[in-house]
Amino acid sequence: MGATKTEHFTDKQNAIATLAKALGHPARVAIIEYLMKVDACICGDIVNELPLAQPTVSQHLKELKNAGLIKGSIEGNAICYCIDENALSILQSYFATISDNLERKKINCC
Amino acid sequence: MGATKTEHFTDKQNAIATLAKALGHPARVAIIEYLMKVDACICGDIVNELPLAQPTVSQHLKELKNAGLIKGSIEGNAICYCIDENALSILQSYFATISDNLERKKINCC
DNA sequence: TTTTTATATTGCAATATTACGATAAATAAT
DNA sequence: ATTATTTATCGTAATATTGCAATATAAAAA
Repeated sequence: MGATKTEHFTDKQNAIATLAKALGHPARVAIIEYLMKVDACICGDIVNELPLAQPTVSQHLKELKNAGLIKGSIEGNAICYCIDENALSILQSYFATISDNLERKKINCC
Repeated sequence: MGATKTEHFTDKQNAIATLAKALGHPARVAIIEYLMKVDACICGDIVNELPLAQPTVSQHLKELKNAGLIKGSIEGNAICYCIDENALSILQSYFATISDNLERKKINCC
């Protein structure tokens, strides 16, 4: 098969899975971290920062964009990418909630 | 190809990507949420909770275990699974750090 | 001991992902 | 107008993932 059975899961579960999947590759984690580091929207540069060919980087950027993790706007003949804060705040609050619950329960039976 | 070039990225980036990838499927998100909900280690039940065949669920559990998100211990003829708090706390603090940085910067140029 | 219960493994088909060379498209610079 | 620069898309090969039926394994129950 290879196709995910999304229809059986909740919208929230699918949304989290989509965001997580987009970060499920080190190059895409590196892109997010680079966008954080440079402290600004980046027009270009990303290809030079990564050990991957330009079409590959372009593809990774597209996936991050499709997942909603980054935004891109055309700026002359370059494209300006930056992090979508909303998506990251969804992930932040999701994992904060889980960690809080685990902290409160302290099951620890395994 | 299809194989990820992990060797060019930092250990941290690969670690985050591995955890994120493991959560990049709604069934695996659902498993984590179920383990949270039942408030205990679960021996069995997981297969009945998911709309997937037993071998498929077993495979998803294996991937969560390989990524370090859950632990499993043999309990008679059943297996007792529970969340590995450490892995979730890594994700929690990673996204908290990113969100904090974004909050502080407020770039918002795209 | 045979049967049941719970989980894992194997094998396979369908599809998705990763990576890149070649090329296109679109604006900027000369 | 031509050339350079920047990014996207196409095509394709290699590999990975998803899902399940069939089967194996191993302990519990009968």
